[in-house]
Amino acid sequence: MDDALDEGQGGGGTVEVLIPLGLDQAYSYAVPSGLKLAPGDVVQVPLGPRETVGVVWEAGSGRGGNLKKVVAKLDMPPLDPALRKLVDWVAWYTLAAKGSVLALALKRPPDDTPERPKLGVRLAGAPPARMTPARARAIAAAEGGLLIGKSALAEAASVSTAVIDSLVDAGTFCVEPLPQEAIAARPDPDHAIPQLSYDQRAVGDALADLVRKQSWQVALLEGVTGSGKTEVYFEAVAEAIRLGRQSVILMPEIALTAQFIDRFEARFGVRPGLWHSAVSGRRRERLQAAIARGEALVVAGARSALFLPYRDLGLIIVDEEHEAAYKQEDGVAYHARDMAVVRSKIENAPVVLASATPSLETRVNAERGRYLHLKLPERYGGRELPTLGLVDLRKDKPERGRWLSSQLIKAVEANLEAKEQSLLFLNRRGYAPLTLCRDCGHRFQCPNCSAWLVDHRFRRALVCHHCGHVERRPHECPACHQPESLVACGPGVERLAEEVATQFPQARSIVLSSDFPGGTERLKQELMAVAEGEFDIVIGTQLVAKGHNFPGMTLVGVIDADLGLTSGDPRAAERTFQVLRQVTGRAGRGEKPGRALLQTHDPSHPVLKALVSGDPERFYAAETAAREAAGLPPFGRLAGLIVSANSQGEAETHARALARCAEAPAGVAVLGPAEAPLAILRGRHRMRLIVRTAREINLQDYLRAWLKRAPRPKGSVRVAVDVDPQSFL
DNA sequence: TACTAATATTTC
DNA sequence: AAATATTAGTAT
Repeated sequence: MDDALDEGQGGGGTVEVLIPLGLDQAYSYAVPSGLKLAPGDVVQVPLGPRETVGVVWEAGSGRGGNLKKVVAKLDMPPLDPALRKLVDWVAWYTLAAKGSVLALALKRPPDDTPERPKLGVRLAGAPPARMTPARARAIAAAEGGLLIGKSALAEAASVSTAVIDSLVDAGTFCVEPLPQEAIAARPDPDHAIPQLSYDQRAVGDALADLVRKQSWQVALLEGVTGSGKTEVYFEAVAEAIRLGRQSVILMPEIALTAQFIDRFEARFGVRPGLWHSAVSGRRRERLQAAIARGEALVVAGARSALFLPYRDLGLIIVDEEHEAAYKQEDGVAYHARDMAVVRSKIENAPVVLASATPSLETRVNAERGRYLHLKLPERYGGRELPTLGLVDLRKDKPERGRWLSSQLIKAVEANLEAKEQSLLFLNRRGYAPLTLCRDCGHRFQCPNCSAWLVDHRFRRALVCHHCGHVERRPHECPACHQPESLVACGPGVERLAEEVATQFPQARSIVLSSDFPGGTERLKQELMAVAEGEFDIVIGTQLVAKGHNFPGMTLVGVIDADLGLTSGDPRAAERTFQVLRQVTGRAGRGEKPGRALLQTHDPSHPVLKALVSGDPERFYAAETAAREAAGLPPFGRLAGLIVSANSQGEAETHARALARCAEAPAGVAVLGPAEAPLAILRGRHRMRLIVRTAREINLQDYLRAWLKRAPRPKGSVRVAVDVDPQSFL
């Protein structure tokens, strides 16, 4: 494939060079004689008064006088055609400048500062003259004479690195350079053949088949929590390894945990190549190079791993495909799951979207037969899904200032009796979501964003969960100065903990909330302690919904299942459904079967009914019906488009958006930033559906910001978001 | 009117 | 992204 652009002998002519900046067009440069350039080559070019890197995007027309010259061709692997095509496509789809998208794929050229060898220590000499407990631990930990990293040894012996240093000085340890660790060793597809159930085997085989076919196919792998999705898609990865082709496993950044890596290592014998924001400079470069050479066979990474220069990509996995973390909102706004589908199409490889609670758009695509729908209905090991029940709070009403219904209390008591764990889920941090004055009715509001301030009693502060604003909780009302007149309204986890303590004084309970001091480290400890059965009752926010396995948990109580169903967020129902499905799925993952009780004021709500039925298809059907009833177009259709522009540069985005409008079947308005939401709110433009293609920003925030500058129009505004690149493939 | 700080524009 | 041009906002 040598399509060098030179005519005649050695160079001359022109090339179009794309520069990784916010430029939508490639610039023409003259090629100095003697230089051979082909599309994909990375070059150094002059730009204004300085020089930058760029990529030869295509052959130049040869015309155009007085062009600046390419300075040099850099010694880097060229961007292969597939990646260039992806950059073009993503730029087109997201309305971003081509150069900005190129910047995602083009990590800086290798700087040639030599890699500093990491130093390790080894047990070498006699014990030191003066022995201390800390020194003894360090020596014991280094037993066996193996070379070990300094900080790793300090960690293992739970001493500080100063102790190690002193032992080096004493001659007990010697220092040697650590051998460079393999960045991506070859995984062994048959390292540990997993025991799979009949269903798992069937689905695993189907996925492996897709990999063997080496053609484009999107597969939705839907499996309830605990059904062994990971083990199943590992079978597809194994098949790709056997074929010598590369796989990438995309996951939300937070999901790239030690737990996942351990499971991978247990299955394949080595760790996957890891790509996420915490992987630093040198390692990144080495991994990138290994990927470009095709040596790194499996990469597990966050969304940016999608733009790596794979040499022969044979499989893409998108784990937890419904996760909002796949959306990049700043810079180039893209959804990694959608772009994964695009890349797989370009690479002509299968892509597997795995989730226990697939997003609506993915479900729609599966329903329409565009995606292969593979289901893992059962839990691994024949465990049963928890039984779900609704508690009608209108009939079983807790007393004033209490939030636990008698039914839920009874269930928790029975669990305490049986020495089984219970989880009380309330997706509200803090003590109370609203504080008001009993005398004058003053409500505490955030000065920046008009949201109510949340009472955090442990921190003795009022906090805005929207923007992070914090203020002290006063003792008297700031409006009427009446002392001791402030009352908390509604429950947060802290307040629920209070109730639990009075209701079940003998129980060992713990609150798990992301805003507690101590950070991830403490949280990890606490989750572990819960898993080991050190607590009877866990009170938790959103964070307990994900990932962790509590074998002793047999009851999940949802304090307020209606929470989130009423907000104006177009994805509210979907998100609530997903969170409730996940959190109720925490029950019964051990030996004993589990159950979940959901407290609600509206037991006939379609989302809750679908949830209790245990059939996710019913939720999808309900949403589709609701959409239809609201007069909204079906999913998967580009119905309208709003683009904002705040500068001349963004006006080009306008132009691109206008071109796109020709493809939209329904009404479209392209307006400046100030007018856009207002025009809709005032109803000048009759748009029932707002689509911001691939830029699914938080529309609520967006609208709220503009509403601050304008009077609220009468009548409600219906907003829906619809993002689906499938319409364009 | 001169200077500075904040914003917008340009870069083959 | 970085250099440069433009404009808005102040101090003199």
